[in-house]
Amino acid sequence: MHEVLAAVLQVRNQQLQVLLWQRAIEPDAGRWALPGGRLGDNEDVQTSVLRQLAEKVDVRDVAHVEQLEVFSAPDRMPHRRTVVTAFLGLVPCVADPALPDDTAWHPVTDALQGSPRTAFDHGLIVRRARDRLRAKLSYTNLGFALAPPEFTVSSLRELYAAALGHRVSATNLQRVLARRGVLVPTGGTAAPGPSGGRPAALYRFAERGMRITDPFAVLRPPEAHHAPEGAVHLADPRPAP
Amino acid sequence: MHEVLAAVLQVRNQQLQVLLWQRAIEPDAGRWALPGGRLGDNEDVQTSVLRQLAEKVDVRDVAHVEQLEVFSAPDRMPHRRTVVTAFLGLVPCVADPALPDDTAWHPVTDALQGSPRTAFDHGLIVRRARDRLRAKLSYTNLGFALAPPEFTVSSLRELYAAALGHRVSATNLQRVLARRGVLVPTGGTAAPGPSGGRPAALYRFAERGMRITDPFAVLRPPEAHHAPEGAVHLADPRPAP
DNA sequence: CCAAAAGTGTTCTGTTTACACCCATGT
DNA sequence: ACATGGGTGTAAACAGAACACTTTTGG
Repeated sequence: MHEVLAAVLQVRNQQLQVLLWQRAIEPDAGRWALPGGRLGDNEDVQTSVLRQLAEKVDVRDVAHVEQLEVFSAPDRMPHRRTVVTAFLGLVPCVADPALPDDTAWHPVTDALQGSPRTAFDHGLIVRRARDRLRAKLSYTNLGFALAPPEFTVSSLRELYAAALGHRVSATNLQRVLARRGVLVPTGGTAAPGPSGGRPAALYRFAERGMRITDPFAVLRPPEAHHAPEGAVHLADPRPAP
Repeated sequence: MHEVLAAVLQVRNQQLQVLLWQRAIEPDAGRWALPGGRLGDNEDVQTSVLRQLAEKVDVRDVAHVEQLEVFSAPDRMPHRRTVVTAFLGLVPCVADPALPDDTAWHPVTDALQGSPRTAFDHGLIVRRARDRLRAKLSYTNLGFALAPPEFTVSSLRELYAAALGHRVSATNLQRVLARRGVLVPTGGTAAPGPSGGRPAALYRFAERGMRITDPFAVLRPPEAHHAPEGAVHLADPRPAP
């Protein structure tokens, strides 16, 4: 039996959250599980997981999907041998899709500490998804999948801080992403808050698809210092990290 | 039907080579395929691929194995729907396991250009394996899986050059790996060649398991400059970023 | 003494962080 | 004016590439 499932992550309310649904039947009734289901006969795993997510989240809201890892321990589900291909899915913070009654967003840190008890090995999968996102935020343009179409640097800073779990300097975030050609100013500005302050410039991500922006520092080909952005494949679709 | 297979890579004769076996029966008879087979009922995918490799390569020779990706296009094999979990396997250059008659090493560059025609989607899998190896050589200690227990810096330079596909400076390779604590001098020296030259110092890798040695440069937590080696999870077992 | 190979010292450059300072707006 | 945020300038720290130079061997 082959299944697919996804850890769908979104930054909401300054926290990185994951989409879970509460199981109604045994095994693991009452526990919270990642959305997914059986692989169909005429679809590959990525098509399948997007189809299944359409039942929980509007597929158009999912800005990025990538394979995480196969989980296949013979006893990972008690009733039946099930091999699952796990995916990472990312939803921009502005999307707020309607959800079924048994489905809700939960802070990732809570889920990892057992606050909503997770089913089977889904806690481990959530951890892998979070770690992958954190790594890729550092060396790809993956932020585009968390951010709205237009944003200020300070709002982007909050997204990165929530996903990474530590403070991020707006000054340096702007410079790094700008020099890499990831961020493009739209020319517009955001109105200041009620307490005043200079209006913030609006930016957008230069590309929609994932791209590696920070070619690994060492062991480059000689005399390739000014080479065009390296297109190193790492984990998958593009991939990973 | 779930299968596992592995792109087993080794540097032999200054070239990165991959282990392939020639199919005797249809479909794709005569073409060269990656070793693997059916997932058993009581094993996970990694256990399974190591078991299957034992038929082709002595398992003790495989120094590192990690999950690459699931390939699941419905038509990837013509006769039967098959989902496969692909692995990357690495064998130290000193190992020379006995092989069955239908099995042989082939240069990766040749296989990617169709010199030995590859079966199904195995050419793509070989490319993904090579790309993963190249990326990880730059930011992990993965060289340990290609190198012998003891080696000189110039022989290590040749391994890296073969795997990366470009020249590598022995001077800088030594410095980078030494500063990261990856390389440890054994105290011994290698005898010079017939044409003389200063005897080379012998080194070994400090650790057997894979470790990330080059935490991604940007978006680190503030004031973490001298932090201990980052333990960022990227792709898999560790894996992967 | 010379050639060959290994190893070290030094400089240069690019990247990132840290921090000071200037800018634009509301009250 | 002044407080509040936004944005820029600049210096310091670090890592890697390139290259010259020294060391140690065999002929």
